[in-house]
Amino acid sequence: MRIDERIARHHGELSPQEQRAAGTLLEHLDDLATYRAAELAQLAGVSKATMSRLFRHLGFTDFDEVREHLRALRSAGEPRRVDGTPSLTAHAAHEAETIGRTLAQPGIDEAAALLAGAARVTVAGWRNGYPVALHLRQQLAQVRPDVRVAPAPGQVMGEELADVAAGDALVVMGFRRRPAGFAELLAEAARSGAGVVLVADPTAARHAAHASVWLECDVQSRLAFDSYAAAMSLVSVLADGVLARVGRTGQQRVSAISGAYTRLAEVE
Amino acid sequence: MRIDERIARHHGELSPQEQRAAGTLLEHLDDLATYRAAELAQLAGVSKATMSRLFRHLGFTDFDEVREHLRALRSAGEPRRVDGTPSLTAHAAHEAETIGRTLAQPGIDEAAALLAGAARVTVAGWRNGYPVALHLRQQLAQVRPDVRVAPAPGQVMGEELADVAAGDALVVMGFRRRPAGFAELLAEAARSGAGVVLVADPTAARHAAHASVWLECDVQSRLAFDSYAAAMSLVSVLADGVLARVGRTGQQRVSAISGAYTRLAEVE
DNA sequence: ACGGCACCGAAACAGCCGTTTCCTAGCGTG
DNA sequence: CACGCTAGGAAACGGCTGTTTCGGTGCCGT
Repeated sequence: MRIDERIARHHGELSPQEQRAAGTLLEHLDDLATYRAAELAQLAGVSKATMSRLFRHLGFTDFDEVREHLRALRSAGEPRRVDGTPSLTAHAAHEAETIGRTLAQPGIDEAAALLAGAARVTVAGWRNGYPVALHLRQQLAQVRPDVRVAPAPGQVMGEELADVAAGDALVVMGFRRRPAGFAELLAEAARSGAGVVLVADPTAARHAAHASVWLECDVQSRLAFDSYAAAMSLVSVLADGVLARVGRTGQQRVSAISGAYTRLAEVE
Repeated sequence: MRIDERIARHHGELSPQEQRAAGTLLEHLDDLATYRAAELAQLAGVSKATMSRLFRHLGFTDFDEVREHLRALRSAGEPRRVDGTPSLTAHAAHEAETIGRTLAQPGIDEAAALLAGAARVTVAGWRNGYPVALHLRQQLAQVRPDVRVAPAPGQVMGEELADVAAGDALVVMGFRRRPAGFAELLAEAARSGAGVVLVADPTAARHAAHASVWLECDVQSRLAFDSYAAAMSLVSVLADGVLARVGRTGQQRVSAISGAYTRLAEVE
């Protein structure tokens, strides 16, 4: 039983001061775990002793048990049962928040400018980052020439990046589970003089210094698998930003490609 | 400056153990405030002393200051810049709504059951749908065997699907700009007796009847380019649903793969 | 080989934490 | 008023926290 339910159930049996304390707990239900018991007591205006007694009355043996309980709630979110609807709602909300945070970054403009102005663009990605890289390449290719993805299937990264030079741009998808040698690759790229855009989750913070721009993009989700929704959203925004910068030329390119498709009847 | 930014900025000056500790902090960025410094030290496998020094190096005077900082972040939540980003905010909101609608579909459970129970799974995608297909394959491969993506590069679709049979499952990414012959392909697949999951935007409505399950997934956005954020979110939810169904076997598979990675030092 | 240096954990340490004990205030009852 | 009883805070207490000190270790440059 969750702590708020416990409070509701036992509310009648609690002494006045305990009720006051319980009320304060409810007000801070979302960030309860970040407080110490003494702080909560002070916040509620009761003594530490009373707060301690309250936890006991609610069926916890310890304040540590309360902490543990709260942390478990945070990671679980919801009981994950076959009727997945409630947890899915939470998951969707989490996705929305992640996207909002990702798209609010000031670095996006800078990155778009870099990609619009570069002579050539290489997009690199591995594992889960590879589909994202592929997608970015496809979108960028609609608005500007000379965009390629690396590593090509079965290719080693080193050779691919050998000819990246000053004036080029490199986008690196650095989501967690990065390949060995990732840091070296980034350093090498920086040394070449190319602009480097690092798209990565917070665990890549250590690599950020070696990139021209770091676009933070979380992949953690409430489920067992990471979600790359924010990453894909970022791709569309980036591509849009590049389009805005290359202007008419790019727009023509879009319609030229589109026209070619229709003529060839490749697509419906 | 936020703590993850501080870590990124100072990462170079940190000692090896401090970097390890910092990495652990980043992994728990969202529930950092709920831990005590000693717990974090243990989690990271460093001494309390090192953790203490790390905080100092990051510009905090105290662990208490770190806690305070984190709590401030939590309450801050949304207030963001107002200048150039209003349209991006609207875009983000639109994404959120699309994701919410996509994940609310009842067909997801049905699709997950299909994918969990199939003898083999083939994921098909073209153009913008191809990265999504690739991603789904990668995630599904973590929880069940015999998952492949089609068409393989340079391959024509027909041959690829020739051996799809009853008892198999086929996931088709049918976002707009579908290749010619899409309808025939779907019909063919249905005739083979395999379960067909069609993941597609509303413009594919006329194909829905030929699939066992239609998962509607909009790609339209406020920008010039379509966004596949909802599609990727759907992938993570699908993979999670399949994992829940195959149960222990799948979980073992996940950890086995994860273990293999660590052993081979392929990833960091 | 040597000293200098940076790193880092063990241990010392002061202080605060949360629990428990103890005791007073307040109240109903006889 | 005396008594019993409960509520609740002050303070005692043991334990653990986070910081600092200290010494061992490994790696340079000389």
